[in-house]
Amino acid sequence: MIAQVAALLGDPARANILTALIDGRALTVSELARAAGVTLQTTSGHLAKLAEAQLLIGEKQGRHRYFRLSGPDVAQVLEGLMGLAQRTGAVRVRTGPRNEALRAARICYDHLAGERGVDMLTSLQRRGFVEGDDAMTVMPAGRRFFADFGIDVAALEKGRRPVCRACLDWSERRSHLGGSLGAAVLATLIERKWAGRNGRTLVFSPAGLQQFVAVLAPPGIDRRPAPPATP
Amino acid sequence: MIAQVAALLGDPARANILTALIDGRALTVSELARAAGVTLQTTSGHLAKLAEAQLLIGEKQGRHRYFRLSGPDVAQVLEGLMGLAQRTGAVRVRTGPRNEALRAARICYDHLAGERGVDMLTSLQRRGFVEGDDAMTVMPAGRRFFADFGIDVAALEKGRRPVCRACLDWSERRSHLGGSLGAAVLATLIERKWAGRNGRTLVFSPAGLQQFVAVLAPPGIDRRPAPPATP
DNA sequence: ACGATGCTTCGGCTATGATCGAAGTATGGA
DNA sequence: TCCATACTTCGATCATAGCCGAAGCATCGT
Repeated sequence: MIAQVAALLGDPARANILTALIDGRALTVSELARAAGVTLQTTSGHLAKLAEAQLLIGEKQGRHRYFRLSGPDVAQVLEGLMGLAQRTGAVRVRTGPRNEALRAARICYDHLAGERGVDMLTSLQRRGFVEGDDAMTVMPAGRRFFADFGIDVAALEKGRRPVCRACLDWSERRSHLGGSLGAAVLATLIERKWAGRNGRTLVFSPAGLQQFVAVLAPPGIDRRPAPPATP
Repeated sequence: MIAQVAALLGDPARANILTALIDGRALTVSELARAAGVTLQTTSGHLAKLAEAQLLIGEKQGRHRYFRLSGPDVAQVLEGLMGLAQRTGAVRVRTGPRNEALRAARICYDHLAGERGVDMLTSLQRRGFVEGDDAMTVMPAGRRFFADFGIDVAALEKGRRPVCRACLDWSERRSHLGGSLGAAVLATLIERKWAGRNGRTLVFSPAGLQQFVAVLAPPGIDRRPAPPATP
């Protein structure tokens, strides 16, 4: 029964909780209460329902209780809903620096999304590292490229998770790179301190952005305007 | 605001309406009222809301009013929600011939889903016609194959819609073939009368199933059990 | 042991919205 | 023209569930 699940996502407080968790991190009940804009006890009730429906997984650590999404499929449905919401115009056009940073680079479950994510995938495709417009495969040249970058694609293929998955970007209406390869790229970005996470948004350092653009997303002959520098 | 859209899908009556339309056909208000299990006037109200949110599109034809999904993205979100609902065990395990036929072969917006759909994609991949496990590209051999079958892949590529898209199957938990190529295959199946639509389920004729298996989904060395004959 | 912090449970208030009966509008056919 | 069918609008009813205050449990630090 799909309505049962959808009703869970249909409450504003719960929707806020879920979108706060869409970057794959685990947050405490208090943090989620603040994100949702309701009191602690109300949040507790919501979390119980979401966990019972197995959309979230809760873990106790000391006197905190951490919640995270139960899997990438939940995040994918959430992004799908964002796409529908945007299409209808039911989206709040809240302009401002916060929203702008979010559009520039953010974290979708565990991989890079936003303008930077879309730019990177576009560049990877144009250089023949991955093939397919909407659906994709890593090509031999791509394997070499990622090996140079420090990612072993063959190792990723041993895992159960799809390596290279196109994930529709709700703000850009184009795909960015998901799957275990997308996750590995993001992990590397953070490990090398090219960028740091600030909640759901990803903030590049000036030098890091330069490196990122040079290595992963060099601008090319695409018809789209060249990506503006991050504010 | 994602909650607004999700709340629309969260009402049982509306969820029934949407799942009734998931095969991409247009149905009248009366037909949808029967599918939803509520009265005509209640249905009318629901449809007004769904149309206002642009999840549905309504067309007047004489004294009937036909409604259909506004696009494949709506169907994709619905299938995603079905996947989540199934995972939680919130799914009614209604065994019976009707459900069985649905699992065997059904229509997902405008392409083939269910066991047949998954079998077909598996076979296409094994024969090297499309590449990628979760993400896919049509290979040159695939172009020749589909040309023989009567589908011009190059022509499909002129359209704006993705040609070859992996679509997660809620009943099989594996992907089937979506995109304009998937739609073209289904259209051909029906045109050649290998199968006919009965609501959302797709019913193969005995001869049609034989042709389908021989041409599009020859069984191979996959470890999964061979597909049973359609009841 | 004690208090402070983090979270959960309970009870009652309230608002939202789903539903249907009844009446109204449009289209088609006789 | 008149009726039947298909659908929409209105109004009233009723149930669901979100919300918070208050009180209860659990864990940590001192």
